[in-house]
Amino acid sequence: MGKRTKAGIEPQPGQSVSLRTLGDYLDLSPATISLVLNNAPGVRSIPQETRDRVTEAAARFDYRPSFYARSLRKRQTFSVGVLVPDLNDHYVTQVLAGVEEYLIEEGYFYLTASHRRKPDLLDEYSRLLMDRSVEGFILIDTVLEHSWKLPAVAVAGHRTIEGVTNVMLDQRHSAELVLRHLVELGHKKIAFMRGGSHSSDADDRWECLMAVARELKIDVPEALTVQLKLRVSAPVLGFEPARELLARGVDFTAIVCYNDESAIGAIRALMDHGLRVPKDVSVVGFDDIQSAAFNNPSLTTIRQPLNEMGIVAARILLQRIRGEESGPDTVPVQPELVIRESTCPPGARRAPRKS
Amino acid sequence: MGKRTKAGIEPQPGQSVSLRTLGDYLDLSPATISLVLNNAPGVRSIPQETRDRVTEAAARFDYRPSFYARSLRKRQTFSVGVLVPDLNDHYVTQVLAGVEEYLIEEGYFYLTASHRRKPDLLDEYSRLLMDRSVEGFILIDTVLEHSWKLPAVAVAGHRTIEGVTNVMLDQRHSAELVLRHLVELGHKKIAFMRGGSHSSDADDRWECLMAVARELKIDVPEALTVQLKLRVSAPVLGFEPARELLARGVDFTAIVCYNDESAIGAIRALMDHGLRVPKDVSVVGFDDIQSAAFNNPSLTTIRQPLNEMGIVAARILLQRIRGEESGPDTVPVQPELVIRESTCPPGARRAPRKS
DNA sequence: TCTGCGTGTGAAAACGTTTTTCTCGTGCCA
DNA sequence: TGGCACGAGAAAAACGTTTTCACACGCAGA
Repeated sequence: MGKRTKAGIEPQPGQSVSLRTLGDYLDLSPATISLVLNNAPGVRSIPQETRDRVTEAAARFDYRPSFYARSLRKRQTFSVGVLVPDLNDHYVTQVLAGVEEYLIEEGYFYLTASHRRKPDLLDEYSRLLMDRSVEGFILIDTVLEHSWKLPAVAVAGHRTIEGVTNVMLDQRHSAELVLRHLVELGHKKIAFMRGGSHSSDADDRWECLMAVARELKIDVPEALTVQLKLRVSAPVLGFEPARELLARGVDFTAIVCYNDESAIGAIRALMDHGLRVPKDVSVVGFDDIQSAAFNNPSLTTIRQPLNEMGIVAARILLQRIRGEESGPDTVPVQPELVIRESTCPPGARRAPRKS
Repeated sequence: MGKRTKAGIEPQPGQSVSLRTLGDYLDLSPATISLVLNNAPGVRSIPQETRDRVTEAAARFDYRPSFYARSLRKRQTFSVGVLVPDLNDHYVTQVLAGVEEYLIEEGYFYLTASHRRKPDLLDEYSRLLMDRSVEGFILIDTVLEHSWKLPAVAVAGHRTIEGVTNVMLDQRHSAELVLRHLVELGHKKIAFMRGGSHSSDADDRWECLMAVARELKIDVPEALTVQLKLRVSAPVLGFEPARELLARGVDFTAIVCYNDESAIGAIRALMDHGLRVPKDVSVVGFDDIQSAAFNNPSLTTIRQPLNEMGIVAARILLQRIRGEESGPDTVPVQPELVIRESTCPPGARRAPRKS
């Protein structure tokens, strides 16, 4: 009955089914089938019966459009690139989990690359990802040098870069929460651990802490500050700096660490030195990573809503990709002070083992 | 001088440069350019001078081939799918880091999805990834129900599935290392924590531990075994089970935990109960996650070479994708006993606070 | 009867590659 | 002089979509 000779040919089980094979079977053109399956405008003029035949056949042969062919034609890939310093990092993976959650919901996937905080790797990977036509970038805890050709959203990027939206903790508020807590407990001699400049929000956090310290009339002598040097994400990060601090022999009753990892390392160093935490020294961290609650002692810390930050970053990125209005350049998220065992009022101290 | 009218047209700065625009500029066909740029066989017949013109122009206009067009034509995507239970998991991310390292080196990228140990999500995501034409799968700590249409490699999959290569710890050897260590220290009453059946190597590990216990004549009464229930990756995992064990009031001087996360939780429970670790109870874990070394006390554990396992998995997957011989169905990796603070000879015990 | 319009569909172009086949000289040899 | 190999490159087909345009048909209104 059909006009075409090959009407009714069933797609072979072996071959993948395309619009063409489907068309041969249904005696329709690929165009018509595409129209129906995508519910494109213009499908109105196709009678319901034909539509049913099409959808039924598509289901029967489990038709799956070729993503690559579609991307080529539509010039959209529904993929974004995610650049992270390292995957073995609680901070990164918690944000990443949020990013993933939102992206998959919206039909996007992401390609990940770890640049290990090396600018040349960052450049290289961002090029590789652009070659794969990602539509935008999410940068987690990554220091940016220059602006980006594609839409980009940074989570905890410390610098304002043209065209890069920044989702970051309200550092000022965090500093207030931490220092007020220590002051209320009665601490006067507070040591500080400053993050390495390769970490993206280290400087900003530092400035806010110092500003709030001034306001609260907390004295911060040079001898009570120490800077992180390692580029790793592990407790060692804070271990050595804490030892350095202890070696100076200057008294302190509390220490504000750069993050939870370094706080755990610092506690380790304090205990090795014969000091009790929190009895002799109170310790606070930042981030509230998972092991913060189960460290011994459990950590008082500033919680960053990391999962939510990932979701927010992904949402803003998709908005920018779609050309919608995406709001301001910096999106602050609010910290929360989580009080656990590692802080208490300053108590009796034993003398450090060595000066 | 050219035969074609449009010879010498420079690609506009705005538009993306393709083989066509390049061809218009050079007065050559796209085919020729493709030949030269890919060094395809058949390029021999093209004079060096032309080749130079082509490569020079490609460099000058920063020509970047469209990955999607190429994939469509070559039917290769240089992408693999990675399915994981959860990104907030040391085990997963360490393996993933190894996977990434090898893949990027080989020109591949990967798409990640977290199935949260739900079989329906696993199914859905694997379909989504196949729709994106991944060439194969890597499954980390994931329980498989059925075989796969594409090449797949599991890291720590506990079951042998047709066509899925399994990279896993030599559980038998691990069990020997752990139990010999405890026996040599003098422990007789050893408690055991068994992993939940949703975790991929739980059953296998359990059987090996029991087998070796029999060989070493270690008695394992029912009352000294407890099973994990939660599906999370956090110390809580081991906290409740340890409390359950303590509540039974049966004596033990050591406990073999399912992994490091649960060991950290168990230590917490033991300490809450007034017991000292390792003085009263020695604790061993599995995995050697990053916080194992910096826990207090630091953990004696079985190290899995997670990063290497990721690399091995990625290598085998690419071999299988390329159709090369990929070796046996199960690839064992050797464990290493890492002795730290959480184990010591059994000492004086205090009575538990409650029976 | 002519014009116009809605309906249902197909044809074709386009996305940017890769790869195979074709063409068109030209010089060489029998 | 015919044939052949070869050099240099063009042309075309293909990958699987999406989208625009064209066409044929029937019917209604002027």
